[in-house]
Amino acid sequence: MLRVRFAPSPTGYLHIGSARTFIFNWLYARHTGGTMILRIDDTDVERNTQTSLDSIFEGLKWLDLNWDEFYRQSERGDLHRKLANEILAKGLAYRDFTPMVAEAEGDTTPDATRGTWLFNAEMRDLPQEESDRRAAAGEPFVVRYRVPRESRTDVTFVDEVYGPQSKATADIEDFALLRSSGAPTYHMASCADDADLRISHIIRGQDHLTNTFKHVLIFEALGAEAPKFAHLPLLIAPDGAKLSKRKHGPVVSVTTYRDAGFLPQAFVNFVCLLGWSPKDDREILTRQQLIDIFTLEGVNRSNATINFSEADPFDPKAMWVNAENLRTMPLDDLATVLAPYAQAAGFHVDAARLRQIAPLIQERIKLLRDVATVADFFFVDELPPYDPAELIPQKGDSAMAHAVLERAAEILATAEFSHDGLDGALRGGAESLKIKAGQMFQPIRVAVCGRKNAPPLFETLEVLGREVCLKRIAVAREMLKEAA
RNA sequence: GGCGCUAUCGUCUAACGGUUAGGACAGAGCCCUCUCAAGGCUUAAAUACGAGUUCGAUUCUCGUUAGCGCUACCA
Repeated sequence: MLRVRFAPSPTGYLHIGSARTFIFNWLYARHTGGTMILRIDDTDVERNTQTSLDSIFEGLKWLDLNWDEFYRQSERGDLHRKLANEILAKGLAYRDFTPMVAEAEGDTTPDATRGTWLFNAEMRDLPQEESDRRAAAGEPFVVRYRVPRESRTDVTFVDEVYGPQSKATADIEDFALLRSSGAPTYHMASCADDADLRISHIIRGQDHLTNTFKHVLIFEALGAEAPKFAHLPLLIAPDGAKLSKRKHGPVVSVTTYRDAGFLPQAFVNFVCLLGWSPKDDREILTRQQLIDIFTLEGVNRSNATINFSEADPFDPKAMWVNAENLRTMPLDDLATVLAPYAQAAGFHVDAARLRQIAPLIQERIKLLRDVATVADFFFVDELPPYDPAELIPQKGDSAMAHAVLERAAEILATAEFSHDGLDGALRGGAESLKIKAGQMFQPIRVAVCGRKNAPPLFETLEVLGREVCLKRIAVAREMLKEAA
């Protein structure tokens, strides 16, 4: 039975890299009919926050990603300690009584001068009796794995993505299993749980690739068969650094994408294209298609840069994927999903009206929040101020603008407010004024929308309605007069 | 510093030794058009460097360089 897990530590908000890790696990589980497990790795009590936990749930909920089993590491400490002590009892680990080094924030030893630390010989070779005696006396200690450097030369495993991996035992330090507080370290807790939960595939970020040698050692000590490992290339920022909440800010947070108006499906789609390829040239894929074609073979090995900047917080390709999804969306759905964003923009939201507007902006927005800037004139009572010069058509003058608006007011007072009715009437108006249709339309568009760039005119007028159109044209005529 | 991983257009990627090195986004141009979009067409743009293996290397091997990761009683 295939079992995979996503095991975030709640120390910051859910960021895009974590989300991708969840998604790949989830896709793999759903593809194979396996079990998806969410496990909160909250062994670091100091850094865990409820806010962070909420952010993880919030993000996953938005993405509509579910799981079949749920665990919290902090509730499984007994198991971790028990298994760690078994390893100790087997003699595969030992107590290290070296006092904790006071590690002040600023004065960590420079990496270059630290050298390679493997173990403290006195502690590794401490006689059993003395170790027991000091422990019994209450002296604090950490439990360290006794990396076997004499009995074997290297640790190996086969990564499903990176292939055969090998590391010399001489390069692996005696890492800790239990802290002096008795709390398990990440390595211990993670492996104990993976073994206990019978995880069959560990799919996680490549930053764990070298940790895996340690984990293989722990599984061995546990007498458990190691799961299969698949490491994912990292998502990095344009500056080349690993994506970090601290350094890159909210642009890497999943909720930022939600708030900007990405569709969950588009987000998933985009993120899947980072570090994985379907191998044909398809880019826009539905969730079901992703489930159907996702394989670990499709995962590649080099880090992927997410192309964002302060000015442009979202990768242009992500924007495109979102826009594509928006454009193919049923209009009823689009109207529904637009509502909260219109509301957030301060518009009075009416479902029926949104449904009318939806087709006019569908192929003009990249993000749902664009409704605020693209469709504002449908909602406001009074247009924000604009330059009356905008009312003057191409190759025309102020007089032409006057004439157009005057004629438009006449026409719109009686015209049938349908696409075809307005089309005929307004084109007729242009003809009677002996000007081009475009010259006729622009002043009207500006008068009614407050700007030159807007959705097609007839549909726009239709949605706005006669009364509003006439009122705005009257205002525009006043502005023109004043400007002159 | 040690160890590990990686290296194809600006970005995401395709090409399991033989291709004019393909696609997509972003860019440029043209077309369509009532503006803006959308759409169509065209265009520019890459195998990090150096050896080796081979009839033939993007592809295999080695080295160099660069980037990233790990090197905590963080995860």
